[in-house]
Amino acid sequence: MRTNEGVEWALHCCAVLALLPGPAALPAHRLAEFHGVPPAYLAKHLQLLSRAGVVESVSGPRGGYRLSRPAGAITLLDVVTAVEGAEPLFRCTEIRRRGPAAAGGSYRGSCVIDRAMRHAEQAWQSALRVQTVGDLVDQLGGTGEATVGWLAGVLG
Amino acid sequence: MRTNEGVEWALHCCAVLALLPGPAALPAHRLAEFHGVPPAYLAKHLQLLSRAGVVESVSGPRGGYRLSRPAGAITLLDVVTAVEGAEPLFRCTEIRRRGPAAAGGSYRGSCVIDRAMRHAEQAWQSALRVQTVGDLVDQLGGTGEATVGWLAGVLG
DNA sequence: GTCCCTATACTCGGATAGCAAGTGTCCGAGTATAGGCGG
DNA sequence: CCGCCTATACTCGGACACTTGCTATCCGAGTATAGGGAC
Repeated sequence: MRTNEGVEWALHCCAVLALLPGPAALPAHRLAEFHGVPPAYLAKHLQLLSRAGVVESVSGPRGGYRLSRPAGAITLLDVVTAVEGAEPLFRCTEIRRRGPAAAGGSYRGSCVIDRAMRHAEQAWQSALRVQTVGDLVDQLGGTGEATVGWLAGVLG
Repeated sequence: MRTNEGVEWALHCCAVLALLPGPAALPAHRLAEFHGVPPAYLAKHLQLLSRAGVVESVSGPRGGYRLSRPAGAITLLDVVTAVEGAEPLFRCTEIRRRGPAAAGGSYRGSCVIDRAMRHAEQAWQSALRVQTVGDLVDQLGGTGEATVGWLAGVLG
C-alpha cells in the first residue's frame, strides 16, 4: 500500500498555484517544468484536481490552471481525495459470511474489524482535514519567495 | 491507494487464533476453509505474520499457527505492518529539488508537504496502535462463541 | 509389556505464472489572442 | 484611425501502450506422529 505519486505532485502544484498573483493562470507544462516531472503525466493529475473542483482550468493562450477558491479553504484531504479517489483505504469484503464462519451465524452488527479499521482511517482523514494548502504556503519561507520570483519571470 | 486484501484476512485469522485453547495450533488450510478464501494465498500472508513475529508456526502433524503472545499484546498496527510492510503510505520524492524549484534554493528543513503527510500518517498509526486483537475478540459476542465451537470440532 | 526404529503423512516455506492498477505518452477539440484588412 | 474578421498558436481533455506490484498457485524441505518390530 503506497499513495499514488501524483498526490505529492498535486500538493506541490497547489502550493505553487496559491502563489499566483491575482487572476493569472499557469499552464500544466510550466508546473511540470518547475518540478521536473513528466508534463503529460502531471496533466493527468491536474485533470483530476479540476474534475474535483479543487482547481479550475482556463483554455487558450494565457490559460492554464488556478485555484478555484482561497488556499485557506482547500484542505489536504480535498487534494488527496481528488487524486486517489474517494474509496476507503480498507474495504471489508465480509469474509465472515463466506465459509463455515457464516454457519455460526449471528453477524448482526457491522464487522468489528471493519469498524476498527474505519476508525483509524477517520483519524487519518481528520488530520488531513485540519491542514490547508494555505497553511503549507505559510510554512514555505524562503522557498516561497523564490517561487514567487520564478512565477513573475514566467508570466512575463 | 487501497490496503492489501491480505490485511483483512490476517486480522480475521488473528481473531480466530486468539480463541484457540491452550497451546493448540491451527493449520493454514483450516483458516482458509473457515473464511472461504484461497488456501495457498492465505498461507503467503500467514508467512508474513510469522516472519514479523506476530504468530509462530508449528511444523508436522498437529502443527499449524498460533499467536506468539497474548492477544491483548498484539496491536492492529502490528498486523497491518506485518502484511503491508513498514514503508510509509506517503513517500516524498523531493521533487522540489529537481527543476528550477531547486534554483530558488533554500530547502533547508524537511519538505513541508512531507511533514504534513507524515503527521496524518502518524494519526492513523496511533489509532491502530491503541487497538489490540484482544479488543476485537471481546467485541465479537455470539460470533466468537460460534467460532469456539467450530474450533472444538476441528481440533477433535 | 516396554522401548526403539522406521515409514508415513502432514505441516510450513519459498519459488513460480497471471492479472489489474498505476505510470507514462500521445493526439484531437476548443478558445482567447494577435495580426491583417476594410471602412 | 477604428472596428471587424480570420488565421494562428496555445490550452485543456480524453484515448492509447508499458511497467510494477498485487493476486493466485504449485511443489519441495522439514518434522512430529503412529505403527511395527525387537528385546
